[in-house]
Amino acid sequence: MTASGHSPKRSAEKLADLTERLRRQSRKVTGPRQALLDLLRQQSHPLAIREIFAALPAGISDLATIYRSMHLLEQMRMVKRFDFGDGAARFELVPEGEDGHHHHLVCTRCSVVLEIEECFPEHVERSLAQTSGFQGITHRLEFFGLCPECQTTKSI
Amino acid sequence: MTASGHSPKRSAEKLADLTERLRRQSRKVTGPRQALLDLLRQQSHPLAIREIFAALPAGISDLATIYRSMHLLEQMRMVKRFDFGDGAARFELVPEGEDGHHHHLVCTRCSVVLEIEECFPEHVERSLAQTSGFQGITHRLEFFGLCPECQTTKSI
DNA sequence: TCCGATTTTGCAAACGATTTGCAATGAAAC
DNA sequence: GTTTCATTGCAAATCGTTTGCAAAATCGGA
Repeated sequence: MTASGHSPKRSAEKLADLTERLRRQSRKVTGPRQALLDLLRQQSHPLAIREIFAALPAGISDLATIYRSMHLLEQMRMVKRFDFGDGAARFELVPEGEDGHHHHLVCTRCSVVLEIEECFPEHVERSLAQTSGFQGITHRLEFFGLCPECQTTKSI
Repeated sequence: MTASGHSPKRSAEKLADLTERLRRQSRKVTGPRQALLDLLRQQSHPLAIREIFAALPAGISDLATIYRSMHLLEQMRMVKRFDFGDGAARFELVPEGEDGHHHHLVCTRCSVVLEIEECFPEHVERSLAQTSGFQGITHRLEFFGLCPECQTTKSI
């Protein structure tokens, strides 16, 4: 488990490598995309679109462009989508060569995020495949709770 | 694991008991709520709001009312909310006395739902609590894959 | 280095799920 | 029955996300 508050990304990748990945798939390396990748690269926890939009210098990009970029980067497996149940998708950069599969423990009050490396359901997927006949089984799993910090500040 | 397509609910509860539960918490037993509970009781898989709305006899209820009812029933722990990642919340009746905790295996194509009784992450929550200091840890876990039926019909 | 073919962008409008304000209705207690 | 408070229906608002479209930007080749 890794606190991801403001620590360096567990597998930082140089921005050059990222734009190179775009080029490799013959996608254009534009200003908005560079800014987006640069931002994601320095983050260590999943970012919501609105957070990305707010974090980017004013005028650098547009909400629709960010949404479109996230779809593209998701298809290219450069980012992974997470759902913390608040209705907003969150995205995290996937280190090249890895699948970036992991889960989170999210504070239900302050939204601080811990990264959990182990994947418990993984060994279960095979057994599910056997008993259910389903193919290509994947899963979404997130944990929620009250972080130590929030336990001490009991007021709203 | 239990196929929940159209089989009887694993722990069916008489409608009388349900309305009684409402009364116990001094909530009014109104027509729309009776219809809603009645509908949920005969279902064996989570229903989306729009499905509920469509299934109820025309004019019986209104979307806003259903949304409000689901919030109320969720607070009363009479229903549990599930998220299959398609942007629509789904609700399932919780048998009285149980917490209704379980997970699903959802076909990514036809949306058929299998219910999974075992809860793998449960024993992990305690260890997470130890290492993270979080309190009241819960989790959301759903599995996705292609059901046997859909594997044979390869076309879109 | 300029050009044309193709992508990508910004803006605004559209969308689907959900929430809310408010006046009318309904349920339950006196 | 009347009073009181919760509940409903309807319409409008909100939020996250998607889409149409014309303008701007990128890239490979002349």
